[in-house]
Amino acid sequence: MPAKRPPVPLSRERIIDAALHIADGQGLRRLTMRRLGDALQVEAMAIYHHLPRGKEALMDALAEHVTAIQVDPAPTWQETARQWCRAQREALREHPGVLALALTKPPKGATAIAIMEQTEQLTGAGLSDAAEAVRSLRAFVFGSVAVEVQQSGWADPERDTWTRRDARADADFERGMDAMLRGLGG
Amino acid sequence: MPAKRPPVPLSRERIIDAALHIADGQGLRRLTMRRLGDALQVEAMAIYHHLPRGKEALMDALAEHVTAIQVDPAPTWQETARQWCRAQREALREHPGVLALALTKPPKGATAIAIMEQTEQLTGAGLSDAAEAVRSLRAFVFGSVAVEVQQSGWADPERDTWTRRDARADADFERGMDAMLRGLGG
DNA sequence: ACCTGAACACCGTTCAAGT
DNA sequence: ACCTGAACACCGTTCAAGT
Repeated sequence: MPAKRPPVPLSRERIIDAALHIADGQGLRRLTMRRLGDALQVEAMAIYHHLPRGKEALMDALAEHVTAIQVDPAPTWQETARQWCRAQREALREHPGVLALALTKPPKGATAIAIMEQTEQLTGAGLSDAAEAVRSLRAFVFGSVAVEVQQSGWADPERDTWTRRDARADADFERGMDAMLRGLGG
Repeated sequence: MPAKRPPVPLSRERIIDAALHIADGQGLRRLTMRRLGDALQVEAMAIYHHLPRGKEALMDALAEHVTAIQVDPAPTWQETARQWCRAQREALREHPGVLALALTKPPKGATAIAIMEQTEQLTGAGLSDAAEAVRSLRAFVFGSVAVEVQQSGWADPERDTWTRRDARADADFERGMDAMLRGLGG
């Protein structure tokens, strides 16, 4: 018969994964330290050992998780930008529960670093005002995902199907992205 | 000597104004029913008489307040769209404390009505796919304001001044808006 | 009709204590 | 080093009661 396994030790990563699961499944308002402790089979107070600033640190970490996006440089700055936009959109769509944090928390830590790296990437690829381009790309992706997710929670008068709305969002995104890249070409 | 004036009666409007003041001044997390009651010189429980669904209803009302934007129709659909974008941006910038709600709550009530009216306005002005245009305009404004407000809370390595960042945001917005309107022209 | 007081279940966080 | 238990101040909400 199986011996009682020693419990997997708590870690920052496990905490964040569990928190994302709760936020995405039940909403950010139901993500509490106590519920998070339950999900991890631990008393809530144990979390403070790994996230000393408590819930504030947790919220920051969740925002960073969906927002510190890096991609490999592609042959052209346009293609690099495209890859980044798609990756950032995917990350946000996968975790709608923390979208509010991702869109409003000021960039810190890994996110701030990712932004700087992306700016250098685009500058290196020959784009003149890369800082402005990064701001525009971020605004485009954030806005697109915001209205897409908003709409998915809407009592739709036209009763769109799930797959149809999904396909339309994809097409809108690709088209908007290409238009924006043309605009940035300057 | 002045007689003790009878207290101004509570109302939905006064509650929302006070709530916006707290959220903008101290952040959404510090907006509690009890603090809101204090600001209104009333016990927290009195609020439930005017907002029966309690805090949930309050949050909905705050999102609606900055998001149910209507403008008068202008000679061209482009000019109508421009007016709407500017008005929506102003409303969001004035109340950064509820931006997270505005960007993530699904449109309901007055907001849903405003969206429908705007769609009809643009359709009436000759735009073929007005529903898609409205989605694009909303995405553009939401994204722009999100990164602008995010940046204003950032420890900026280049130490931009307040007025300079403001001017740049205005210019970015106008330029992006015009590019988008050209793109929607079909 | 409008507001209060007391009560309840829940929350974030601290700190001393356990192993 | 890592986790627990008890405690504290605060929170949202209900309900009976006051005027």
